[in-house]
Amino acid sequence: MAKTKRPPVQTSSEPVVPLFAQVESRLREDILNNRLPPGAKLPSEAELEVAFGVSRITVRQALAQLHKQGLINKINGKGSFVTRPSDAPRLGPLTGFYEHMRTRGNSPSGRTLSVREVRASKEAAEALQIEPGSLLTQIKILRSVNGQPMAYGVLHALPPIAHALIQENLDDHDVVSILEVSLGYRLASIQIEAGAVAAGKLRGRLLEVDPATPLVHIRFTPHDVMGQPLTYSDMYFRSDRFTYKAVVKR
Amino acid sequence: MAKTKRPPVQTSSEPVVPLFAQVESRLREDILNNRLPPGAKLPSEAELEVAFGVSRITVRQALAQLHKQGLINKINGKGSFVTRPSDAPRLGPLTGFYEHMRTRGNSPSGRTLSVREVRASKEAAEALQIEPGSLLTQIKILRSVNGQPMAYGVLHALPPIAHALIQENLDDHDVVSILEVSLGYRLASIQIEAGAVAAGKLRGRLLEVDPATPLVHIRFTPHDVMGQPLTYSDMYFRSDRFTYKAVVKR
DNA sequence: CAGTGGTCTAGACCACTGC
DNA sequence: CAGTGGTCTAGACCACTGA
Repeated sequence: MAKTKRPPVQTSSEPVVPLFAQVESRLREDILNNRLPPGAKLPSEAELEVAFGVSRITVRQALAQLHKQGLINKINGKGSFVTRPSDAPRLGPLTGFYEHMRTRGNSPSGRTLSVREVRASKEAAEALQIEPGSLLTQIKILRSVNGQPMAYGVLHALPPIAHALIQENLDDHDVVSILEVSLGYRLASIQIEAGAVAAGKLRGRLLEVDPATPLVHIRFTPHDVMGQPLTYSDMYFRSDRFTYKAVVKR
Repeated sequence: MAKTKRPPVQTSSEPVVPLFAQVESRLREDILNNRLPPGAKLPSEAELEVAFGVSRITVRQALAQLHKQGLINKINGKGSFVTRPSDAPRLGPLTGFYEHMRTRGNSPSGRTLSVREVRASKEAAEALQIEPGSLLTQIKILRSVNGQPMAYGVLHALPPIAHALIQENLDDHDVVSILEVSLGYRLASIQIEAGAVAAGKLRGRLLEVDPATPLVHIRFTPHDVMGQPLTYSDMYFRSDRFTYKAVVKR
């Protein structure tokens, strides 16, 4: 006996949620709430075993899920630790513009050009999974490196997220870093879409290039571990100085 | 007893290869060899258990690895099946150019412009993890849709791979599809690098656009499940008709 | 040395598929 | 109904970490 019974975690009537999924989501909550802050050591598998009243294999299955999502990493002989966003597996070699530049010994900077409330366009609404016409905050930014303008971007996000981003010094950090490090979001994936356009008058003036210069146009939509899209950005890069790199996995 | 002994799969002295990894790689071999062709049903977990002389949990761990690599998929109540490359999880929404176009009701076509042997450039050598100056086969291709030229590409690969690609009708299929479907490679990831360039004379003439037209330049390096790079391609797309989409995951 | 995660076993009940 | 994968248990030995 002991295995025909089933009341250890299952409070009472919850339908068919596997035990490991329950353990997983309780741990995930603790992590996302910062009750288990980045870098913190999780209880050992043996402790979790008794805490949740499940077997070790079940604990390990839950931990494996969290590991796959990049929320924790496991070190043999030491324990499991909440991932610091900065040492999470990279979302492709270039997630953040600033990070990319800094590793090359450059000094990136940014300038917020404008912030205003707009109605969601069809594209933005689709990307953010909201109704077209919903209220969004639009932020226009110019990114420079060593004093030379490099990229021009238009970001759309729900007002609370956008305002949180602005609070966190959007001029000195890239969006992805702020979302992860400062706002505590856990990014699972980023949808990208790449094209090429001529700079045109506006972008040409801002980026100090001829209007005919080709620019890389990249649309970014980062999604968190729950599959929720967070922001929608159109970035235009001077392609003479910049290539976007990423790794597409199965 | 029965667990203190350790001679079931371990032939004799192999150092510390976990059992599940041995099961995994033997199954992977069978799949990659086409001894277990796409769509084939794997032996049931119970059968594998006795075949390899290991416990079910070990079998499942091996299968989980293969599943994660996209080599098999498991259907409850039916069994585990070798993935048909076409129903493997997509490598991003747009892996293949042709596939992309066909789903839009267009009829893509291609024309091989030239094939020759060249010495590996620094970039190609790095991407393909070989020595610079090694012999590579270079293939230039023009891709059209509905009779309109859309993309121009230069592919580099080791001669055996390149010649296999040519044999398989490079004009009517994209590289990724041929690698997976016809040549049986299992792709795990694709490195991409996106930029923008002016078409220039040569590409402008081939793509029937003005030399000043911006083109999307995308470098593709597909890698198989063993981490081996297979080809290195520079593709130039007419950006008025095309955007490259992908999902970057952790 | 103790603590931790990594691997493994033997055996069990369940839900789903298809006859 | 039998066959299959999904989940779970209790208990075990190992390799690695760090005191």
